Amino acid sequence: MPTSRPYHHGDLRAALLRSAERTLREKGVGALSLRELARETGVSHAAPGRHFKDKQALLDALALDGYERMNQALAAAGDRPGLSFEERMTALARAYLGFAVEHPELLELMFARKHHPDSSAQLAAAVDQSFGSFTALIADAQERGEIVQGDPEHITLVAAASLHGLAALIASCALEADEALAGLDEHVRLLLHGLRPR
Amino acid sequence: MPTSRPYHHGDLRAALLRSAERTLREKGVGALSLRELARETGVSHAAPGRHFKDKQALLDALALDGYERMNQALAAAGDRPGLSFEERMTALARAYLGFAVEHPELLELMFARKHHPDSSAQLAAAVDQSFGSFTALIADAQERGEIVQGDPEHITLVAAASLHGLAALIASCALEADEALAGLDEHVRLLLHGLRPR
DNA sequence: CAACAATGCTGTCAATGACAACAATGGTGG
DNA sequence: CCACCATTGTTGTCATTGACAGCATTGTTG
Repeated sequence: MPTSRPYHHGDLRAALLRSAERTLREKGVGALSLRELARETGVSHAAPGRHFKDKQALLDALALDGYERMNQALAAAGDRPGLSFEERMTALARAYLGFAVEHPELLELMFARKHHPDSSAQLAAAVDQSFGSFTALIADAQERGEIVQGDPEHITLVAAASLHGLAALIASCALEADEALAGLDEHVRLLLHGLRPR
Repeated sequence: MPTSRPYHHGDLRAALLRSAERTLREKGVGALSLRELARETGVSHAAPGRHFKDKQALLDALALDGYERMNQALAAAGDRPGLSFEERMTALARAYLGFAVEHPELLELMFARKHHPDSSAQLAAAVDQSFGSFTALIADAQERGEIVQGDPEHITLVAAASLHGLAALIASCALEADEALAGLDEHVRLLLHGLRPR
């Protein structure tokens, strides 16, 4: 009987992650249940336990996956040596906020403060890599004399926190995505030139 | 028997909120259970349902309470007409980040994107009030010519998003609280003067 | 003082996460 | 080729939880 599913799924872990991200996107993290996930994937209620020790382990895996995709987008957006600092920063900002707009629930998971001790190391590394995209740009711009001198880490924090704040506001529905994207160029310009009158 | 609790608690709602915020602070939102809450407060497992239609309703009430306290702190910090813009903004930033450092889990609840339709109006108003503290400062500084002209809402967004980003990073353990607080003055200065070399 | 609304209680239900014990599968060394 | 064994699914079970229904108690108001 070829119609019957084989005992071994083949790549259950990936299938679970795919299904989980789908429900995360469509119904939010609150609607994520391991058992429901198993049902959708056509396996028994305990099968997910073989691949994710915990529900939290699944959420951590989702978050890590999100970071990997986001970091890829950030790296691609930041790697434009020919452009000016303002242009590159705007591109980076657009990439980050674009991700936030498309995956707000996932972003919320990535921000979440509760991780398994196991995953937290990997997640911390992923966060560092995200910051790295910004730090690289900042350091490069400092070498070119395009921006102020000083501890690159600290300057990165100013730029990254500003964008992170916008992303968080979007993710928490406190800010319209269109509005944020429309004002992005001006936002970066204000960051660069400061609030002081000129 | 005067030792027996009276049938009516007196102010169960407030007691539940107090207890809930305690466990929120100590064990995180994941450990919040209506039944456990009822046990701690010494009432039956269904009693909380009289005051909070839902678990989400309780969380919304917690968030709203958080906003009220935070907005009070923000309003107090921003109301210093004698100081310069930089000083006032720094005071406001210190108040906001101080709240974030002391109540990271509560802040996470306040940011959360899932609210009951009922509460969401109140919460939106609370968010508006938070923004209001910043907008008032920005508009005032514009009148005094201390900062650049332009749409006050948009300029507020730059300043507020920057601090919100720091708060979110602290709440998600991606940034050490000490580090953020130590660099706050410099952070505000960079916002004011921009990243451009000078 | 007699309705009556507000508030609390007991009982119950389905859903869930977690775990234990068991079964099928597939690879590997003898 | 096959016996072992780790991997991966399965069934069964349990305590906890959120939600609801129905009843009890209290205090208020006409």
